[in-house]
Amino acid sequence: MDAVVDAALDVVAQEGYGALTMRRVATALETGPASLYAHVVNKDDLDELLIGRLCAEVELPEPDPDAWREQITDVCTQLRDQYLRYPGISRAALATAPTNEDTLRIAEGMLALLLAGGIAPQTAAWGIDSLMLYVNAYALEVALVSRPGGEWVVSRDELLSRFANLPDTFPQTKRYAAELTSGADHERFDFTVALMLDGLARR
Amino acid sequence: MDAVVDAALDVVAQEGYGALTMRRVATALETGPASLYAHVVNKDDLDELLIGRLCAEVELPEPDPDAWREQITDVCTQLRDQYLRYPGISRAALATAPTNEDTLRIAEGMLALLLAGGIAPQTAAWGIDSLMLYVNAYALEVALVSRPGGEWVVSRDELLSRFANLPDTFPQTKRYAAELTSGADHERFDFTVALMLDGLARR
DNA sequence: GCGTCAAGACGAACGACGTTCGTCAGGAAA
DNA sequence: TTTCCTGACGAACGTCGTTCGTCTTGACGC
Repeated sequence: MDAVVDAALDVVAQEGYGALTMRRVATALETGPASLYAHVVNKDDLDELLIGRLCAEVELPEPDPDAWREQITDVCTQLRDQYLRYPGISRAALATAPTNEDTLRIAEGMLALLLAGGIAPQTAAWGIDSLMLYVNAYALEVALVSRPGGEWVVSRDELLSRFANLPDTFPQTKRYAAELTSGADHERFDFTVALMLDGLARR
Repeated sequence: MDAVVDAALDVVAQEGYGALTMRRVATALETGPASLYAHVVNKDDLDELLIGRLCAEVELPEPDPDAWREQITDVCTQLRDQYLRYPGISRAALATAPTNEDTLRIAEGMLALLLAGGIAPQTAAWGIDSLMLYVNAYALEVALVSRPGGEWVVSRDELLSRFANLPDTFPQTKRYAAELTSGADHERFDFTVALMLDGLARR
């Protein structure tokens, strides 16, 4: 069963989640699709196992009340990078139940960090929910934008000129096209996480 | 072509996005699947048209500098409710390019609201991105959790007892199970949007 | 050493999906 | 009336997840 998960992760890492089919995993294992069902009940089940494996990789730091912001940010970043290593897999992560044990482990760790930071329990609980959901969505968006075979992965320049050619019913978009298209690497990610942590800290 | 979009939206509203297939739309139109391709180039294209139609429904308020928070919240809520009317459709929304004209219209409107509220352009631009991404992800999660597929839609009570039976390696989760499982209706949504707006306002 | 039998592996097939192709109908143009 | 073009559509292809019945294999009792 671990072999199936290993093979599936390899496929996702190299060809993206869209290429993850039972048949593809089977051929990677040099067998037929039917054989997989001895180790995995479903494709949904396989998806959940993948997410579990992935979540198990993130390291949870020992809570330090003076560094809770950095620590939470670190966990979010770890999670994001795990998702990005397996492009598109966050689609499965969004579909899988958050009562999954490995997912809960991360939630537990993040909860401990926020509580150590002095955040009220209710605020912390909802904050974790928001953060994990955002990380998930961010990873999915990045994967979708930079993935598909074609070339609709527009460069920033093309995006800028497209915004410039918009009708005049889009005044703000045209004026602030530079701001809207800025944000290389994961600047937007860092920005949003910091935004949420700010909000949490003030409550 | 509008007829195709209408039929597709009906299908999604009544049976969920998972049931949206070319064949299903075709039978709703009392024809065969091949006929749809005269009006729609792709299923992806159909998805994009659906999102466009949906986005066109949200009303953008005239910016009022004294009420920007309420106005932004209102737009987010409208968008959320549109998504929830068509369960699961946010999956398509996440996949579709954000350069879609109808999507841009909403971004333009939200940008105007934030700018009127005195938010710095760069902050506003990224803030919009975060907000729309979160709204999308939230709607998708809600749709997935309240799926028709059987009874893994656990009640809060069941969730509570499940948390209580967790091993002792989950101390915080067990202690704060009440907080973690609370949040009826869209309390969590309101919480998170307010969280982000707080952060935006302080920058 | 031999026979038995459970458990895993697998070929073949099913139904559903998105999509394409060749044909066909029906009205506009000549 | 004849021609031609543009939509509509039946049939089919290739791929997907999944199932079923058969086969292989290796441990165990005698």
